[in-house]
Formats: sequence, structure tokens, C-alpha cells
Amino acid sequence: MDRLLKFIKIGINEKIYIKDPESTTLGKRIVEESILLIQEIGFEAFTFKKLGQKIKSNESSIYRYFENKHKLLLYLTSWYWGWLEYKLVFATNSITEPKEKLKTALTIVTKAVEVDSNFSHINEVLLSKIVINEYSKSYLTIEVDADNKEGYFVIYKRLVNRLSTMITEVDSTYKYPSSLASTVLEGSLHQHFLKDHFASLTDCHEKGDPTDYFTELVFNALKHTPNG
Amino acid sequence: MDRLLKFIKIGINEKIYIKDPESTTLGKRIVEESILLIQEIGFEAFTFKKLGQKIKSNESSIYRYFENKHKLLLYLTSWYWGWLEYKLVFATNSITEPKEKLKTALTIVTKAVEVDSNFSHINEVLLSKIVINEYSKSYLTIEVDADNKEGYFVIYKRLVNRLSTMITEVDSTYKYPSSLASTVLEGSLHQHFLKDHFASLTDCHEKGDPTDYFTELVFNALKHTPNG
DNA sequence: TAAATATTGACAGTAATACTATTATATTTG
DNA sequence: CAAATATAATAGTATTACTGTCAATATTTA
Repeated sequence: MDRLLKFIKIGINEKIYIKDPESTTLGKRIVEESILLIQEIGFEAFTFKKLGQKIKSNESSIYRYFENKHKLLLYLTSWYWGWLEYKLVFATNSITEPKEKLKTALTIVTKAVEVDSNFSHINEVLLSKIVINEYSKSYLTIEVDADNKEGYFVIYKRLVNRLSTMITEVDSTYKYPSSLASTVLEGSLHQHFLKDHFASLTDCHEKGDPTDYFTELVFNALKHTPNG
Repeated sequence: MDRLLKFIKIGINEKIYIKDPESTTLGKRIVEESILLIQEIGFEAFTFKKLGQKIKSNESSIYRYFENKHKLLLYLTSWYWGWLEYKLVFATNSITEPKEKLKTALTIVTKAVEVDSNFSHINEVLLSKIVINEYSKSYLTIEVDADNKEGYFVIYKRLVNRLSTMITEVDSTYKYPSSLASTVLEGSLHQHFLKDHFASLTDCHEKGDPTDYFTELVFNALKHTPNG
């Protein structure tokens, strides 16, 4: 299935960029190298000037692709969620049994990304780390409502809704499918973060990873067991 | 119990500030008004210069209390978690029955703060909103590990541990008490945020609030019912 | 109450950020 | 090969995030 990813393009809201970075070599380099640089120095210290130096291009050229670094972050995280959504749909599409479907979905959505597909210019392993460290910053802003109205979060919202629907299909009487779905997605990023920086606040180390923890949590909430 | 809050002081790591803001009128005004200003314009747009103008004091005077705005955020959020911890301990201390204790704790920790105690110079209702919108930014930085080593997050960590212990006291066989505790604390902030900005991603509106949702989630995880 | 000390305010200054604008130089396409 | 387009180089602006100095004003203490 990964091979397919070589040919499909993640459809990202066109208002997020000024010029589609997928359309040129420079654009792809901007995206590719920004992932490395953000991972390296963190989003606050990241600037277009530094990125320009890294890719030996000009600051002003980068501004022709993205209005500012916040838009670039929206682009990167949208790409990530679009990629996850693709994997989710692909892996669950053929499963008819609701529990099995949900179980597979939870695995896709909570498991650490450990292998890079190596097909696109985007390093998914590093990108997933950026999402863990920086995603919240894309919406915890005074402009959220305006950005949301512009549709900058549609992919993420669709992903939560897909998960929510799968939850409802296992237990149509459950009262909080959307809250549970959003808790799993956000909580999974958080558990991965804690694992790396606040080990005492999580039990997701070797013994049990976020996937085990959330799978048990969700199926208990639905008063079902994942198997049988 | 609220009356007590008038006399107790939340013990905040002394390395967070240069000069204790509780020790002077100016210090208290800095804290008090920073809450209003951050709430008003958001943490990214907030500067010491603007705060200085608001309180008719000098930028450089504020720098004598806090090294930078990040430290101020650490101070404000530490204060909030310390305050919550105080409420938690006070409300649960006399309860011996583990389920009842946990249930009370979950309510304290997940319920929206709606009444200001009016005793201190700190507006807890507004501060809780700042925590919802900005808390993640205090630790999602490249300096987390260094900041953690300095002890800037001790209060929060202690709070998670208190909750974790209460979970274990209800079910000592449960494998993920710390993860569940951290999920509840972080997830509660997240559900409150979603309620205000992404209503479709949560079910915590009128019908059921985060307290109901998390109480059910936790007790199902422990395979117990909150009552009986 | 005068002297010592601490606190605050006013102002100047610096390096970096987050851009915008202009012009020059490549590169692509018709 | 001319025209259009993309990119690079450079300069410039307002703001941020501070640091430093010094004078004015409070507060403490002898």
C-alpha cells in the first residue's frame, strides 16, 4: 500500500499556501528541509531566514510559498493528518466487522511512526515528531476561529469524525463518540510526548505503548472487548 | 474552604521568578494584569512593553520580576495547578472510600472554573481560560528537559501523581494509572477548548460536560461504576 | 529625622525577527 | 529568441526582546 503513496497527493487547502510547494523543486525543498530544521531547533527558533541559509535559497523566495511560518506549520500538520487519514481509510476500508475495524483504526492512529516510506520528499518519522511537539501551537492561537472558518483544520476534523463514526458503529448507545475520538488523537500525541520528556507521567514505555493503553480504554468505554 | 485561600500562599519554585511578585504591589499588579492582557490578546502578541503600558509601569521594571514572558507563563500556570491541587487535597482529604474520593477528584479537576474566589488578586476564572489556551506552550518547547530539571513543572507532576494514586486505590490491578491521570488532566483542558472552538469534535456541551465524560471513562477503564 | 538602601521609572541602545519592496539575474515556455 | 516567470540579492521598516544607565522616589534603619 505504501507504494501508492508515491502517486497520490495529499489534498491540502489551497489557502494555506501562496504557491503550491509541490509544484516546484524549490517548494519541495522548502517543505523537506523545514521538517529537518524545525525538528532540530524547535518551532519558536525556526525562521525563514535560517531555512533560506540551510537550503541556500533566499528568505524572500520562501515568502512566495508561505505567508509566514504559522502557515507552513499548518501545511506540514495538514499533510501529516492527510497522510494518516489515507493510511486509516486504506487499512480499514475492507474490514466489515466494526470492532475489528475500530481496533485497526486505533492502531494506525496511536502507533509511533517508525518507518519512513522513502517515497516522497517528506520524512514521515520526523514529521510525526513535529506533530507531537508542535501541533497544538497551530490551533492554540487567538486566530483559531478565523483559521477554522478558512478551513485550515478540515483534514484533522474529518479524521476525528471518521474515528467517531467507527466508535458509534461498535456501540450506537455510547454518548461521547466525538469526545472519545478527539481524546484518542490528542491524547496519543500527549502520551508520546510524555514518554520522551515526563516518563513518570505515563505508563506507555516498553511494557505497554499508547496503542495498548488507548485500545483498552476505548473498548472499556464501549463496554466491549476488542476481540470476540 | 475558599476563605482559607486568602491566607495560604501557593508555593512556586523560586527559580521561576527573579523577584517574588507576591512580595510587592507592583508584582501583584504584574500578575493580575498579565492575566487580563494575555486573555485579551493571546500569549503570542503579549509583550512586557504592552503590559507596562497597561499597568502604567515600565517595561524594565517588569523584567526585574520575570526574566521573560515564558517564565511568567510558567508562574501563572504553576499557580493555577497549585491552586487546583489545594482544592483537590482539601476536598478529598476526609474521604476514605476510594471510589468516592476519585469521583470527587475528577470533578474538581475537570469542571469548568466558573466562580472567582475574589480573595486574591488572581482571577481564577480567567486564569483557567489561559491554562486551557496556553498551558501546552509552557512545555512544548525545545527547553522542556532543562526546564523540567529545574523543577518548573513539579506542581503539575505532583497533581498527576495524586490522581494516579487515587486511581490505583480504586483498582490496584489497573496497568495505566499515570497515563489515565495525565489523559484526564490534559484531555479535560482539550475538551474545554474544543467546546469553545471545535464544537463538532466534542460531545461535552449542555447535555454532558467533561466531568461526566471523564468520570464515565475512568470508571469504565477500572471496570467499576462510580456509585456502589 | 537623616542617611542608607532598595525600588521604580525614563530613556537609550542592540541584535534579531518578521516581514515588504526593488532590482537583477536565471530559467522556462510560447 | 523574445517574453514571461521564478528566483536571488539587497535594502529597508517596524517590532520584539531584551540590557544598561541613571535619576527619582519610596522604604528601611540607625
